[in-house]
Amino acid sequence: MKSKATAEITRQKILDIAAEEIHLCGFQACNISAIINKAGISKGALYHHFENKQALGYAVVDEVFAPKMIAMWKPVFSSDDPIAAMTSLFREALNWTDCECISRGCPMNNLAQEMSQVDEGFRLRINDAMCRWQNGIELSLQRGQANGYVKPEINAKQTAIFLIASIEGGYGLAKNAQDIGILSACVTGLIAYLETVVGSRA
Amino acid sequence: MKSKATAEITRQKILDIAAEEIHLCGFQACNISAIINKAGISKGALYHHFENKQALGYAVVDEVFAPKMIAMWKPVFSSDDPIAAMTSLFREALNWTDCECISRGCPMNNLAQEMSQVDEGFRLRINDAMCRWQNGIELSLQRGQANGYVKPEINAKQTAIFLIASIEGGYGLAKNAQDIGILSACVTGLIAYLETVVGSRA
DNA sequence: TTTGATACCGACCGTCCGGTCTGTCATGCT
DNA sequence: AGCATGACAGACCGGACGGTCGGTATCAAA
Repeated sequence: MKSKATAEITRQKILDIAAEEIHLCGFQACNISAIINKAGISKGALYHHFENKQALGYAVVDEVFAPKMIAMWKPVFSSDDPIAAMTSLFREALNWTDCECISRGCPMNNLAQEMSQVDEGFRLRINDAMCRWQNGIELSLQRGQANGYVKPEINAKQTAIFLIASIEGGYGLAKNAQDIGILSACVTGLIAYLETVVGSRA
Repeated sequence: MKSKATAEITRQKILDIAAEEIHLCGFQACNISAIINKAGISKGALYHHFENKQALGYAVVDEVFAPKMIAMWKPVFSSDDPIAAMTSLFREALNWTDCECISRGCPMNNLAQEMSQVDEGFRLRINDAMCRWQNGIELSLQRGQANGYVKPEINAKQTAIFLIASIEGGYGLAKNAQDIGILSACVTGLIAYLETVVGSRA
């Protein structure tokens, strides 16, 4: 149980459990003991792989939350018609009743709101991921403009920002209200907005 | 310094400073010592007026954050043309460079994202305030529909929810990015959206 | 096989911070 | 005046929790 490969497995397990716990109750409220208990490892193991709680948090953002977010949006980033892709992504999200994002909010946004004023490192890392997300949408919209699926006169960057804000805001509201209906209303608004930016080809 | 009137002043001072600290670094990260130091009072005074930190937090939501939010939206709630009122409110907000809401986010939303999963009491109180806000917008939109300033076919409740989500999302993004440009982009999107729901009379 | 390093264990530590508790003094009612 | 009560003051407490540290077991190279 002490080879390099198993060490990596241990690290991943810590990362996964920590991500879960952070998503569940936030970074400050989650405690190391809970993580090691759930992961079935010792405190020594955790502190062997991560310098401290902060470093673990940073790693969760970089290696779990950010990749997961990007992966979720892959269909949009690789689509010719970003509006159609986003629409179906939003509709799909409503059916994920089991998805933790609905009851617990978006992990990235949760962390952003909790930590950005307290810890600059978190802010920077989250912002980095958000920028990549925003950039992905922006590029998709521009591609859509080039091939006629998106209205040419809109500002892709501004639109991308507005979309992200509405999405994150919707998740946050729904989480606080514990009401999927809130998310549903946001999706409706989002789709209505998207319809105002469709191009001539669609 | 021990009369009933001065006691109320002390209580208010604690409430104000606590609100500031909570807005600055969140509920969990803010500490009692900092509050009593900034307020220039003793720990005994604080715990004389509030049972514990949690009760203080609840009071801040109920007596500081919620009223401030409602007050800010008064112009919209009392206007015949809610869309025009909201548009000018949003535009106005961009000029409040000094407003803490830009660099520190919306206090209510910050707390919601930080605490709603950790403390049900916070969730309930914040949700209550949010519902009142949402209701105010909803009623304003309906009034607007009645007098022709708002498109009759829209769903007022759904629209109100979407607007709030976009606003809160925008503040959150801007705070995390530390970039007023983000807020500006959201306002642009918000106004564009509002233009799609104007009625025939406007 | 020896040796060094890596992976991991878990008891223990130290600090921070929310909360308590005793004491004090002004106030206002009787 | 006397006294009860409210409004504070601030030293002290206790527990939770992040972090440490000496030890052990396994693996890999020499």
